[in-house]
Amino acid sequence: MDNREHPLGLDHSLGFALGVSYRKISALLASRLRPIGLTPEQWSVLARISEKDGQIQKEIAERAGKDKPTTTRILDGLEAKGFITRKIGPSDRRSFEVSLTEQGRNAAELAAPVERDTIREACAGFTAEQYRTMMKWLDAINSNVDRILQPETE
Amino acid sequence: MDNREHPLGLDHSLGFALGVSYRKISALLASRLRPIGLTPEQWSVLARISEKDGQIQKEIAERAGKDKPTTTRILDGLEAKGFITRKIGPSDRRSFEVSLTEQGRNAAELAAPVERDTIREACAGFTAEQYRTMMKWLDAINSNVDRILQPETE
DNA sequence: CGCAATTAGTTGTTACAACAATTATTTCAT
DNA sequence: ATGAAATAATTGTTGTAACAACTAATTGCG
Repeated sequence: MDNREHPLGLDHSLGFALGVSYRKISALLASRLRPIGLTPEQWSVLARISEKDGQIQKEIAERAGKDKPTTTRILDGLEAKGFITRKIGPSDRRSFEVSLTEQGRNAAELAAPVERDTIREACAGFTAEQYRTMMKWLDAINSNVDRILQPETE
Repeated sequence: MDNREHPLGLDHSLGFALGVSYRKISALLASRLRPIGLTPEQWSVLARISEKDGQIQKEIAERAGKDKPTTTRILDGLEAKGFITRKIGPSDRRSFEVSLTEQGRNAAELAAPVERDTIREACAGFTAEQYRTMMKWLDAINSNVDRILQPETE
């Protein structure tokens, strides 16, 4: 991006703005998912599990955009509520295969439209095209950051 | 936004994508601010304080996009590190006026370019125009969510 | 004036997130 | 086949966030 364009108080910081929007949407979603017994982050993990049964935690973590410790603790919560079960991996005893319970499947079916509607309302006034562009830009940011972190860590 | 356009696995959830991007940028920023002794959120508050001396906590909270309890605790951290001082409000003894210490000013001067550069790198490939559009859209989302929450809470 | 409602800030609780360190298992290179 | 390196998951610690409940000071209405 060109340099001298945004003078930069934090009013102009995308990182900051991203955080504010994320927190606002999360708070709204949290209030609506509470009756189902899910937090937004538990839902984001549960949704991944419901897409494919028997994934191991590492896979779930990657697909949910969370690190392994965070995933472990979210799964602990989901297991405590009876939404998932863990089964020792048959081919690799270090891993756990995660499955939905009947209750978990019910919760996921209730939660999906709640999230969909909430996002729609939050994006009122956006065209579908703008929505897609936004998603594409967020992806580009993710790739940029991944690329920066990669060589730094090596 | 039009309804039937994004089939919606979580791959298509803006809320989710926002969270992933926010966390990635935060993590990168955290690693670079650590030598200065600041976390990203501490920096977001310190930046607001450095914009105007003597604000009370309520003002700072609003401008930083955080609630009062969170602001209290971030200020606790900044005070413990010697970056700010709190002084009882002369006209209202319930409030505290917050000021930077010399150390706090130094930290802010170090942190500002670190954040600016980090955001620039994260937005590599964006035109200034696209950057502004993105900010505008995030603002629109914030307004939408605020509008939804307002009547619900009343 | 006087007391109820409001406001500024704090504290408690629960839930996430990042990082580091640890355990248990598996893989690989000799 | 064996010991070092890698891998899956967990635990510990610190920091952030939302919500509710609380204290203390201030405002404003009757």
